[in-house]
Amino acid sequence: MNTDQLNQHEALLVKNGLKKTGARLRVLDILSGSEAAASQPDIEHVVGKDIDRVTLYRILKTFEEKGIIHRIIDNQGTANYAFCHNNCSEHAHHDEHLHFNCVNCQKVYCIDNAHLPHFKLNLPPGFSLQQLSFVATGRCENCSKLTEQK
Amino acid sequence: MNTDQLNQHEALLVKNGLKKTGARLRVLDILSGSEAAASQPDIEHVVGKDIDRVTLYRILKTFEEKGIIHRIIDNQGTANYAFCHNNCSEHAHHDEHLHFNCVNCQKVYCIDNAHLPHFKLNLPPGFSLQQLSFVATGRCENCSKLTEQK
DNA sequence: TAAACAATTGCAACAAAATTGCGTTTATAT
DNA sequence: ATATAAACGCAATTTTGTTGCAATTGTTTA
Ligand SMILES: [Mn+2]
Ligand SMILES: [Mn+2]
Ligand SMILES: [Zn+2]
Ligand SMILES: [Zn+2]
Repeated sequence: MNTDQLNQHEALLVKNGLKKTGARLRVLDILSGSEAAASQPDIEHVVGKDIDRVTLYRILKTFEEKGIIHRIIDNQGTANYAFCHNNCSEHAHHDEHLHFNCVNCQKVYCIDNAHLPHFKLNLPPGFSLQQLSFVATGRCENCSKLTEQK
Repeated sequence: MNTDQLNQHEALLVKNGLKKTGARLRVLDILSGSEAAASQPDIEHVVGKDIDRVTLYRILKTFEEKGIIHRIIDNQGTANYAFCHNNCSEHAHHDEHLHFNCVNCQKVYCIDNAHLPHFKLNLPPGFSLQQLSFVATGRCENCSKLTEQK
């Protein structure tokens, strides 16, 4: 609904050589509007019949390949999607921040300022490291509140 | 096929109050025989029609609940299973080791002796931590060899 | 050793998640 | 305005996982 944001999203599509379509802008809008990563089922539920299931899958895949969003698999194996903050591109993702997966609501939060340590991993011979990811589990802010109230 | 191992597996079932059945022993045998974690599709493929799909799911679920095996979701969202080494039980899992997910063959390796650092995570207010897991991605030993040869 | 009984399994049906092929529509460049 | 590749919608299929129920089986006990 926000015009500034709409222009921003349109620019994002153009920058990545993607056509400006209603479906794509809709997905970008949904992702913008949620504090946590959006799960595939959630997105699908929100858009309803406005966007065909297959189209949605293709949009998410394209966005991921272009480095616009990144996919986070939660503890149940469900795909969640969030905007990339860093300089991710078609060639490589650089989303090396903490992901927090709530055990209660299952939401996945991207946490940028939990400063993660740098250290040497002691891998077995022959194993070469490309990326190390950190996944925290616990209760998110909302769900912690709910527990207190009981 | 190994008699020692068979007895060991039977004892494991008895210890956990589970009946000794062919299907369960078969699953334990498969898990024993693979250096990496076994994916659900792999196991299903290996057992073929010997074990009904539903039975397999139930066996894996039971084993996980009893603390016999733990589930690792890989980067594609596929469930992988491996024996628990530590003192996991019906009540809690303690599989806090590194998981290595190969980008080429997708296999998941449990790596016990990659000493992971202890440190304080800086979580946003209201977020409470239960567990932190480390997932490395890269090429496993086998797949590294394959690349060299080309 | 035979009966008893709960645990385990197999089958059928269903649901959700994801993919493929193909014909049609549409955004954009010329 | 037109051409064209990109994007989309629809149908069909595959994979993954679940539920209910009846039949079977492992173990306990008499
Ligand atoms: Mn993230
Ligand atoms: Mn493990
Ligand atoms: Zn939560
Ligand atoms: Zn590999």
